[in-house]
Amino acid sequence: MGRRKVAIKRIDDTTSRQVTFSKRRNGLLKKAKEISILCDAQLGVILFSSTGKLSEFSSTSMQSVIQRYNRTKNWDNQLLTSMPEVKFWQMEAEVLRKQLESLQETHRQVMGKELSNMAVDDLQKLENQLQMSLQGIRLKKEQILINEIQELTTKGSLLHQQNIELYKTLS
Amino acid sequence: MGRRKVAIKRIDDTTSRQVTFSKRRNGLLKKAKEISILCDAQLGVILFSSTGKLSEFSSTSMQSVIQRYNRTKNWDNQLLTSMPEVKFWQMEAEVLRKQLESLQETHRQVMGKELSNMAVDDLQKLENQLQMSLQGIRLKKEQILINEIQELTTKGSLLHQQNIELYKTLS
DNA sequence: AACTATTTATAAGA
DNA sequence: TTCTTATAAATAGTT
Repeated sequence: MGRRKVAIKRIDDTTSRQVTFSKRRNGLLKKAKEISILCDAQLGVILFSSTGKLSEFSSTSMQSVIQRYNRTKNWDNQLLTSMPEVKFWQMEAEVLRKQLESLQETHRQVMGKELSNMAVDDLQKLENQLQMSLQGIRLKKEQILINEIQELTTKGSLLHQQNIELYKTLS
Repeated sequence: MGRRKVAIKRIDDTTSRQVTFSKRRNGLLKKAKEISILCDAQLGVILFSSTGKLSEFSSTSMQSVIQRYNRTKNWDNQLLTSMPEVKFWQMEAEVLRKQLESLQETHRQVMGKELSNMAVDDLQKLENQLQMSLQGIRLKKEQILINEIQELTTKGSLLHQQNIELYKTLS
């Protein structure tokens, strides 16, 4: 769609990346607007550039799109709304952790072949730091889940006790 | 972009509208994916057809895109972010994100030097495989705890309901 | 679902 | 950023 065909992979050069972003953002938002009008569709597009700038388009209000999305996904039910923020950050940390582990593994592969003249020690230090943080997160996360279970168990037996008392009162 | 130019207004004929929707949806989601890869952008697209069917694309998890959107719009809840657990996870996620960026940068440098010797695609495949298996293991573990919570929550509300009924019977 | 004639998007260059 | 233009890609109407 231009002077030459481009492979779909990250553009390394920062300037080119930003120029391409700017052009394609316009194209994407235009197409989003078109499909919403042509096809009477409700949609929302949220777009952050690599520099963090937000662009958006939505046929109705973005909040209504998001709400419909959550309703469709059944993601505003008991468990998640009990502590949505905690769950969110847990998910966020989980995603980050996976990315890190994947990257770490690749690094090990690359380093294993000893084809690089980079400072292996520095990478090792970084990996170790990451490992520490990850361990902390895992423990904390598990603790939160376990606490939640404990709390629910306590509440459950309280309710059960109340039930028993009520039955007694009835008979 | 077709046999003839079309005006951007609602397509009255239902069949045509649905066919066009289907075609343009594919195009839009493809372009969304491309800009996220090419330009290292975080984005989410939520799309409901006029018949109510949901299509979506997101570079990271849709929830994280929505959360970032809400944060950018200053729509985050002060109360919620002041919760200690939430603060903890936010901090951890922040630290991890920075470290991840740092490692990614290093990774890019390493890969840049290794391009001549290693097949990037093979590494990518390896990354994907690893990510998959890690995901499987960790999710299973977590699922056990979450199931337990779900079960307790269900039991709890059952008991609560019973209590309410019993109270009614008493009065 | 495929097929193409056209329109549209966009990569590179200015 | 903006414009120009050659070319790639998307897609409207058709089979």
